[in-house]
Amino acid sequence: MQRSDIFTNLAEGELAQVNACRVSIRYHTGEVVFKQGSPCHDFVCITKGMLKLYREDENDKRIIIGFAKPVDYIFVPGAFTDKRHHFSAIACEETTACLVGIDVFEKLLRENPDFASAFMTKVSEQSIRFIEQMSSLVQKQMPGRMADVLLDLSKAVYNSNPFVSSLSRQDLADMSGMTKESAIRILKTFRDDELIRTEGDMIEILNYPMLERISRNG
Amino acid sequence: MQRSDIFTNLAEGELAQVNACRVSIRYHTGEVVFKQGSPCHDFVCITKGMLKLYREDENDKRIIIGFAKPVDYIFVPGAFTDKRHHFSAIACEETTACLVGIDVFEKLLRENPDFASAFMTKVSEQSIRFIEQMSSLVQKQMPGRMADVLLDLSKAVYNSNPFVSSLSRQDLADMSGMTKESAIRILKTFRDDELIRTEGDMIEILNYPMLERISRNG
DNA sequence: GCTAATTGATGATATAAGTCATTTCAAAGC
DNA sequence: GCTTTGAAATGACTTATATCATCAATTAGC
Repeated sequence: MQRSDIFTNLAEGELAQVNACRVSIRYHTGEVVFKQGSPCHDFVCITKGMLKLYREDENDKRIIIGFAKPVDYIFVPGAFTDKRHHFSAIACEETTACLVGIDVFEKLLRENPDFASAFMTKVSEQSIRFIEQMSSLVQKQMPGRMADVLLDLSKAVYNSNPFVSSLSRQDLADMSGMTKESAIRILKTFRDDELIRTEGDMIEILNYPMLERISRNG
Repeated sequence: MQRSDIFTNLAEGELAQVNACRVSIRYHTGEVVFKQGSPCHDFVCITKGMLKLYREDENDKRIIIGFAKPVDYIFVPGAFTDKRHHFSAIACEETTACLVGIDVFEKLLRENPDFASAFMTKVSEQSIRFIEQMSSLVQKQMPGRMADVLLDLSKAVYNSNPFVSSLSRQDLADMSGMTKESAIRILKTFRDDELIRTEGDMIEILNYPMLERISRNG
């Protein structure tokens, strides 16, 4: 069984505690793992597949704030504050997740400084990602935002090029803060300019340097 | 001397450790406390005045991601990752800040679980704020975004209404992701509709419910 | 006290991006 | 097999927002 690298900091006994109470659950594509606003009881760790993390407002507009894949656990900030979820998680592939009660998790954080320290690092990395995403979404216009999304998918999410993605155009739009139609149009200009190639669910970045230039120029 | 409430979790001896190494520095309005990209050596705690936290991109476009005031300490996510600052901090009033080396701070986090736990709560709250700010900036149009900014200033930053703010129209624009001209125009419509009143550096919210409706409707 | 520099305010215009309508295409159901 | 459904693609049109230019009002410098 795969496990997130922060668990390497746990002693045998501590790991046993986690294993004793953890629950492994399988989700089908499209199934909701937790919903924004609902009470949070568990930490979620992905062992197979992928989750889409998103926030939605009153008008059903969505923004995708990230993904969780093996072997990420999802940092649930509500667990340390109001015990509510502040974003939703939905399976975008066949996914297996491992749930650990937040009380058990918090106990380990208190008892094992190495574990806590590794956790702080993960949380910090996510904070940095949030800041960078916010900066991209607010300061750049559509081509720059889409370039950021494609580069992020290739470099950070799928770690490959080309990559096969189950994400729809709507998802790409929700990641880059634009409408589905605009996302399609931008992708077409990228295709026409031979920056990318698409074939079904596959996307290949043909011209990294140019995409990065578009990202920089906004 | 004021201190952040997370320090109430420290024992006498631990507080003494902090006091032994901490440095108190005064900044004039407009002075830079730290700069995005620079190495981070210290945790910063504000004892007087206010800091503006912002991120800038290659094109000198700014986005204000928050403020730090007494008695906040600034969560510096780079401290736990690449030891670099990922945003800049600038004094927007006469400000006194207290610097504590990150090694001392991290030692306390490891040794005192209550302190670490309080810290995690603060970090989580900031993460939630980031998500909410991102959602506002991406999903709402100008009136909704400006409403969010004004409500946030009144409720979370200055904790008063009316409030006197040293922020320029450009700052309000940088908070709400629009140009200075647009910010001025939106404020004018709010004034014309008697939602707010402005007089010099003072802003008063006259119609909370309506502003909140504008915020909700985007 | 006067000049220079900055900030706020406003109008005219340009452009980025959203909305709406339509079509194509592929997958799912009967 | 055909029909239905949903996603992708595309064009026409509208609207939100940025840009540019100008001017007033305030603040800073000499």
